[in-house]
This record gives sequence, C-alpha cells and structure tokens, in this order.
Amino acid sequence: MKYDFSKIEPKWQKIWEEKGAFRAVDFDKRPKYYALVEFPYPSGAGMHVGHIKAYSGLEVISRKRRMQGYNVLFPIGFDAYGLPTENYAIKTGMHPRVVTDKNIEKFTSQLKRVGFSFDWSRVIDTTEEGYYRWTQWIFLKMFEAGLVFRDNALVNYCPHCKVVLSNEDSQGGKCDICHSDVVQKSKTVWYLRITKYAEKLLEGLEKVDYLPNVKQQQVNWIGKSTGAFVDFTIKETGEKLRIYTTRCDTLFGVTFMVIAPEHPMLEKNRALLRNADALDAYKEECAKKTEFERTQLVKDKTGVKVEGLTAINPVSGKEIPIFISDYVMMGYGTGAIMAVPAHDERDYAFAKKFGADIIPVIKGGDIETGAYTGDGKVINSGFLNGLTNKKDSIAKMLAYLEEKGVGVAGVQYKMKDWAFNRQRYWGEPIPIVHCPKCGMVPVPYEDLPLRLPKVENFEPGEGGESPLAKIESFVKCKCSKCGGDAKRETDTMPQWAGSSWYFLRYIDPNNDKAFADSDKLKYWLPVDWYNGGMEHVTRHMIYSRFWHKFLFDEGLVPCDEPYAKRTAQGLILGPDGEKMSKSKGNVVDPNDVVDEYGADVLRTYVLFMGDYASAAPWNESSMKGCKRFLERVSDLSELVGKGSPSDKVDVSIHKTIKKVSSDIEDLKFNTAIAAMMTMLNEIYDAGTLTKDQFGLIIRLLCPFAPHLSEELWQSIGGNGLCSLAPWPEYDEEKTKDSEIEVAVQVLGKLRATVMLPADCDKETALETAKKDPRVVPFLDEKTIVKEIWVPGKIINFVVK
RNA sequence: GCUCCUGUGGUGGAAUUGGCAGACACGUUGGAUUUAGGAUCCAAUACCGCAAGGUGUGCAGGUUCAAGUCCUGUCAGGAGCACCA
Repeated sequence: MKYDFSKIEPKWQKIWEEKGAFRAVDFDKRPKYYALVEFPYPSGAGMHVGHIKAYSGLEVISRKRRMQGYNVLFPIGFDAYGLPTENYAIKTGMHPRVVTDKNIEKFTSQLKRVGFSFDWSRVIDTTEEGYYRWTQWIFLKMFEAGLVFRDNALVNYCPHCKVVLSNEDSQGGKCDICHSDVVQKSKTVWYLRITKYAEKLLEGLEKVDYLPNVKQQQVNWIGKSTGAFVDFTIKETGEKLRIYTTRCDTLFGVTFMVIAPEHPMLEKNRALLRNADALDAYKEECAKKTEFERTQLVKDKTGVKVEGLTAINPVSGKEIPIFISDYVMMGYGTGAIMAVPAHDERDYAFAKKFGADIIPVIKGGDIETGAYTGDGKVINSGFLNGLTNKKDSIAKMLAYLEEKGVGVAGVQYKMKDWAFNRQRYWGEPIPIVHCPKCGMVPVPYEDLPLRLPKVENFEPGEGGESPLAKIESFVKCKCSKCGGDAKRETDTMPQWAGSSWYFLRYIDPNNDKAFADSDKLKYWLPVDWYNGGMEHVTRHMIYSRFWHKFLFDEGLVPCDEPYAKRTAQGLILGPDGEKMSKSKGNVVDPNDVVDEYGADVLRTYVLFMGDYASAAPWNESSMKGCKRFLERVSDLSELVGKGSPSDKVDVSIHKTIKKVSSDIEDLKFNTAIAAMMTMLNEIYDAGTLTKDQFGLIIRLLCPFAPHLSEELWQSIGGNGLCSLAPWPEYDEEKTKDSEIEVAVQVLGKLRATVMLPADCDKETALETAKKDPRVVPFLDEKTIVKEIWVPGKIINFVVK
C-alpha cells in the first residue's frame, strides 16, 4: 500500500473526533487510568518539538492502556497566566486575553495535527473565569485555615521595569526582561505557609513511585535537618539567645556567637550597644547587596562585633563575644548561631579574620590549617571527653541540655514559605479586601470569581505596584463584614497558582458548584502516571502536592498524594546541540515536520531518537530512517498471503510483542521501536506473512503511528478502530527459539559460537563446544581446569 | 562547597541477575537499477593488521573463569541546591 500520510492523517483524526474515540467516561465499569502530562504555557512562539516529545511518552502509554481495556483519562489544557503574555501585551498594545486566545488556538491546532489522543472535551484554561474562580476559592480556604499571611520581605526589584521579580525571573542578578541589575527592596508580600506541610511533604515521598532523582531533588529542596535549639544567656540582660545547631556535641568549642544583622535582639537592647552606629551601617550595607552579591562573595566573611553584649556558654560558663554577619540569615533556624571555628569552615574563616579563639574539641584536625569536620575522639569537653562516636556525643549532650533546661532537640527545613503574589496584571486577583476597621477581609465565596477588570494599560506602576492599583473602580470597594469603605488588594497570584490543582479540574471541568464533584474525584484520583520536565520537579510539584495535601486535610479530595507515579523526559536540543531557543534560531516547529514527513514519522522519531529521559539533539536525516520504517510497515501488505506461514516469523512477532509491551512500561520507546525494526527485517528475510500476523503488527505499532495503523487495520478488514482494538498478547512458548547461539570462550576470550538446541544439557553443550574446529587449537596440549556453562548464554573453558 | 546524573564507533544510541560490546538507526564506501539526479534494493562499515591474531566502553588500579556493568582512586561534562549553622 502506498504510504500517503497527507491523506490518511487528517482522515483518521476526523474519524476519532467524530466517534469521540478518546473520551474518558466518568464512573465507567472498566478499570480507570489517569495519565497526566504537564499542560503547556501557550506562548506566542507556538509549540516546538520538545512539547511533542514531552507528550508522546504518556500518549503511547494512554493508547496502550485503552487497547488493554482501561477507561483512560488523558487530558490537556493551558496554563495561560504569566509574564511573557503580559510583556507581549505591553509591547504591542494587544489585550492579554486576545493574545492568550490566539496562542491557545495555535497550540490546539498543532497538537491536533500530531494526532494525540487527548480528551478534547475536557480542555481547561487557567485564565477562564470558570477556572480561576476555583483557584481563588482554594486560596480563601487556605486563608481561613491560617495558611495565608503577609510579611515584610526583601524582594527582587528591577528599577528599570519597575517590577518586582521572582527569583526565577531574576537569575544571576539580572532582570529577565531588560537585563539590567536587580536590587533588593523591602515590600509587604503575601505568603502561603507551605513550611507547615514540610514534614508531610517529606513523609509522602515514601509511598509514591517517583524516579529516584525526582525524589532526591524534592528531599533536598525540603532540606530537613535534625539538631538542637540551645539557649545562651546574655550576661548584661539575663535574656536568652536561642540558636539552632546540628552539632551540639561541639558546644565546648564555642568561642563566639554570630547573629543575623536584622536580629531583633539588637533593636531591643539598643540602649546597651556601644557601637550602634557601626552595627546600623553594616545592616544597611547588607540590605543593599543583591542576592547575587551575597551568594557570589561567599568566601569573604564580613561582620561587626556587638559591643556591649556578651553571651555565656551554657555548658562551660565561659563569656564569649557576639558578632553580626550576613552569613547568618534571619530566614533559617533562629537567625543566630553558636560558632565553633575549630569544626566549621565558615566559623573558621570568620574567626581567622576577626581574631577569635579556636578551641578544638574533636581530635583529628589541625587548627592552624583549617576546620576539621570529621569524626574523632572528644577532647576539651568536660563530661563528653573520651567519646568517639558523634551520635553518642550528641545524645549525651542533648540529655544534659534538656535536664538543665537550656536546650531541646529540634528540626529545621531549608524550604521557605511561598511568596505568593506578583505585582502584575495577567494573573488571578487575590480575593482579599483591606478594611480600615476589620483588617484583611476575604471576598465572600458567593462573590467569586473576583474578575480581572478590563484595563487599557498594563504597565506596572511606580515602586512596583500592580497595574490594577491604578484602576480606581477596582480598588474602591465595600468591606463585606462592616459595609464600610475598603480597598481591594491589587496584587495577583503567581504563575504557579493555577497549575497547583489543574489535574483536579480535568476530572470535572465544567462544574460550577464545586472545583470538582467528590464522587468523580473518588473515581479518578490519584493520577496514575504523571510525566513532565525535570525543571518542575521542585517548584510546581512541591506546590501542587502542598495544595493537594491541604485539600485532603479539609476533606475535599479522597487521597493525600496526588500523583502515584512520576517520570521525566529529556530535552530535545537544537541540531547544533544547544538548547532550543528563539534567539539562537534553532527551534524546530512540529508543523514543518508534519508537513514534510507526517505526524506518524514525527511521533516515531521523537521517541526513537534516544533514551526518553535524556537530552538529545534534533537530527533530520535520522528522521528519514523512521520514515523508511513506516513505509516498510506499509509495504508489508504486499507480503500478506505470500509463501507458506513461517514459525520463524511467528517467533519474531511474539518476541517483539513481549519486548515492546514491557519496554513501553519502562519508557524505553527507542528500544521498542528498534525491536519492531528488527522484526521487520526478519519478516522481509522470511518473505512471508499471514493476515493474522499482520494484524498483530499493526496493533503493536498503533500507539506510535496510529494513523498508519488505522489505515492498515481497515485495509485488512479489522474490527472497529485499531486504536480501540485489543492489545496483542504474546504466547510465551512462541517467544522461544528452538535453537540458540552460544558463545564459546577459552580463558575468557571468545573463540567460537555454536548452535545448540534450546533445551541442551551441560554435557552435550560442552562436548559440542570442545569439538568445534575453531576451539580445538586453543585446548590442544592444555589441561581444562574448569568448565563454565551458563545455559543459553556462554561456555568458558579455563585451561592451564 | 553539597546532592544527583552521565562518559561506549564518524553520529544518535543498544547491551535482564556480571555472560558474544557496538542491537536499531543515521552517515560513509562499493554494487544493482536509472538518461541524469533522487528514491529503492544488495553488500561492507569499532581500531591495528594481507592474514593468523591482537587491542578496545574517559583514565589508573582491584575483585572474578568472565567487568561497559561490581569495588577503590582519578579526570571530564551536565543538572539541581547553594554561607542551611
């Protein structure tokens, strides 16, 4: 059959759509399967082939599952709020709504041309009222639960764009939009108290099936550490200065303390400070430093001694000085540390610069050359002396501290609370009203959605205010509690908001009574398999797990972990081996590929080009191999009925069914396709094929090249749609060759291969091998001291 | 600095529990077909060597009958976190 993709692809796409072939059916009797891919941000540039690869993995899984008899939910949508659209709007004067609709239209047509089996009846768009209404609703639930708070914080601010930037948008200390230097600015911002869920987020990882590196990254991001809080006494005031440490076993080696420049203790005891001016100056200097400077100058320690306050070591009773330094941060632990220069590199560097004492308390290092962080015998430490195990010393010290009431075991997390707002227009308005009498008042649930007002000008205001702040009709409002005049919050939510719960909305996308019906949630959740990019493993995934766990605690979802399984695909690089980007001009548009080669070739190629999880450069000539492959499959139809049925072909097909079936489950699409190519070569060698055998091959290929498969399925009179035909089963007996090739080694070196019956016993095998003319010369005049026989694999003679 | 991942032909990449390194594909070379180009088909293609044979999975060691795979050290590249007390 001639392979004319330009005819058959639109034909079958139309039929699938008309028949609703890929609709997921709520409450269906078949077992359910929820496959989820990360929904795209509809940028103006359109999709590139990287998107296609990202979706092709679970596309194959979904199609296979349907053929295996599952009720599959494989949805798609658009994560459409965000900066690029807004910046484009500022530049062109077009409204973000118009831009977004246009982009979504383009993405949709691109996705449809590739023939993905998404359930298009469940498409969602995070910027639609019907959607963001529920994003706001969940936010209010969190507000009610005390998970939302406001605090003053240093934010990244671009003085040129007059915009507050997220960390992601200001990498390297440069503004992502105009590339000028970002400065730190103090601002009141909204936070979600994600740290309250730190332990749950960590524990939950134990029962989910994520790739090991995905789990590892989340564990690192949460960053749990176990240690102790220890109270030092301030000599002049008698108050306690609490520190956090993971090494309380080194308490006797503490020779000074360091507190963050912003530590409240300074303000509180200002009257006692003899060098308040110097301390203030240092604090101000630190505030001016950008995030970039602070992290780049890590080696060079700076600080100022606090004159007028002295601390007392709670175990040794020694008086020690206190310093302020920016290497101690208010945001972690208690904002104060005990410094043990003999056993901590940062403390050592600081002590050297400021001339503080260095007392070793663990044997093993040399305080002249640097800090010793290893294990060893405890010295100079009173009751701890002589212990050699760090664990024991820590336990003994902790017991002592607790008995004396000056310390307590504790844990800390690196993860910080989630700064949850942007001073931008194109985002979900935060549904809170500021009332001079009642304070922060939530917008009543029945008033949701709090709509984004139509504005003409999206430029942010002076001092990093949201464009919404300029819309008087939006800002001016009544307090729902007291009815008095109030002001509306004008910040919007960050891009991560809408994507934190989108997988729930697919389950019931048109519900206007709830974010989703609870019975439907019960039926579909959890997501059985979630695939996406490594770049979303920390932020998006942690955020959405956090929202989900919150909803679970509120009794609104039936399970505490949203994703049962998580995998990740690798990037597609440009033909030059560089990351695809518009500025480098190495972006490949899937539409161009579909035009020239067809969707089936594109789909096959993105999965064949390499290991699914690794990055691989785009190589157009390699794609020709995939085209040839599909053409050769198509040409098989001319072989059907020719010659007499061959057992060899049967074995080849059944072996391939077995390999393809298991490779797909492991995301090893490249070897699955390679196996089909090998099978094809074997069939052409045999020169014969039955119609039944062809039917198996067509169905096996269907998840990869569904259009061609449908066409061939129809040509052999297959029942119904190939996409919904049963997945081919293999017969274990038929996967075994009657004769196998076994390698013969002498002293571990390959000398020959021999053909043996599959069920050959050891003796026969060894005898056959010994007689092989290629082996004989190597055994001649030698004594065989050992004979190794690995059935079906190898024979090795050890000779002397 | 910490955590994790990856180093295999000219290229992308294969290789269950340690068991024939280089599957499959691209590219290249030769041949067939063709007016020509293209397409297609056949053959060859890790390296050295005419051959017998030898050498080969970043590098150096080790364990083993047998190592791409396990162990120790080391180098290179990538990703994430980053003064985390």
